[in-house]
Amino acid sequence: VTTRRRAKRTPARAKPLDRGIIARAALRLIDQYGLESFSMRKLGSALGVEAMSVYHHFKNKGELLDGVLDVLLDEIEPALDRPGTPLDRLRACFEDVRRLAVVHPHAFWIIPPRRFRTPRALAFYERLLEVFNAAGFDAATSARFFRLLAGYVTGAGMAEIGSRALQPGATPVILEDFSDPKAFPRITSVVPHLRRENLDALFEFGMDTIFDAMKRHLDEKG
Amino acid sequence: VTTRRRAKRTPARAKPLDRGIIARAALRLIDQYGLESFSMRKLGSALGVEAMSVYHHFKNKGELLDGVLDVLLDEIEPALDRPGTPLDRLRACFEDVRRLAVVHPHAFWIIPPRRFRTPRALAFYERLLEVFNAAGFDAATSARFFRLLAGYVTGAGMAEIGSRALQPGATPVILEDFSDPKAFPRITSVVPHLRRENLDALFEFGMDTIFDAMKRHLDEKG
DNA sequence: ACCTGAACACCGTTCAAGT
DNA sequence: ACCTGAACACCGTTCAAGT
Repeated sequence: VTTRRRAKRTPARAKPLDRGIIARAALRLIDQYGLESFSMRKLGSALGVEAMSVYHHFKNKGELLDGVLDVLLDEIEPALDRPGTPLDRLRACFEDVRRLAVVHPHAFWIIPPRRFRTPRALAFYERLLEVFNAAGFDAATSARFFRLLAGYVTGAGMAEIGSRALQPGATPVILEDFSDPKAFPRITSVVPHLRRENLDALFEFGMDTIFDAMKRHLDEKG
Repeated sequence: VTTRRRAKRTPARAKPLDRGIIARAALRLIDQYGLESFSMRKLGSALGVEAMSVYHHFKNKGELLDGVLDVLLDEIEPALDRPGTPLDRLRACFEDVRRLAVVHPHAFWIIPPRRFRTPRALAFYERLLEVFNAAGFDAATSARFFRLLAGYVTGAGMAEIGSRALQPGATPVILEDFSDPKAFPRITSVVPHLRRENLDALFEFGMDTIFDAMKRHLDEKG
């Protein structure tokens, strides 16, 4: 009788690997154990394969992470096809980016450092800019609101991951429970507003601000 | 006669190490070679010291990076003391955060993943929130505009680092020089607006949008 | 108190070899 | 074409030892 370990590995490799299988397995590992502790060697062993087999499908770890990013894009692109005005669909899509930060808090960190340069990412980018165009924005204005929105949702997404994190025991200060009205009165008064139950409203406030400006821009020029 | 290498190391250790010396040396290394290739061992050898001596001053690599973050905060806090209205000073400070992305493109990546929890970082945070208060924002509104601004400057800062980067030769697509009007007409028309010479205007557009909203909020309630 | 040096348990990636 | 296994050049961190 084979060991439990062996039993877990063998059936997985009835079919040969491909990029999709590998990228989805990588995302699963990152979701479970974090980006920090993710390694090509652990990925190999999760796939029931020698670590270095992955290199037959991805040139290196960077390209593999681009592959994981492609998987994440599959989760946000459908928002662009939801019913509503172009502006509604843009908002839905950027809200889905933020939802990624909630659902995949570890994998979300892959997004900012990687340029969008896979075919999949270019296709998504093109689709998104089509909706900007359909809303009535010219190229220059699309670029500006795109960077404002993308900057906000990625930056705020990362901050929100911090606000939601179960802090490891050793952390000296858990900011969300911070209270020191003598030495830090302002921090003490602001910190309750950064607690978990207020994070939705906090995020939507920024979105309201940006989308109001977008609407105003379209009204003024229309 | 000692070797050049030895000559470089020895005089540096006339004085003993301290956290400031170590953190500034770390920032120098990160600026020069990148965050990816920065290691405790290289830091030790740059300091002319056995790698593990650093652990006498910082508990681990994470705490050392918090120390580097403290050094970066010294570069942006003075903006809060510049002349002008509280709103002017807030804008100056957040513009300095973005300037950090231009001046320290490698070290900038330290900022988003690390919580602000050193004494230095708490002091900065308190100072910043004082200026929000001086401008007339209550705690809830300070929290909201703070996250909008901080999200935007960090997110857009990271994107801008990408836009400015000298892409390594092997990169298949340099987005800023992208041109494929047949397959990707929208990307092709937007990409010129993301080029280096337009990055200042691009960033300021977002700042204008957010600070207009802040001003309007103060006017409406005042 | 401050630094050393060996050791432990890992990394990503290359390469020659196997099927 | 697809995978293996050894090897190379690294990591962060622990720990006993030195001064």
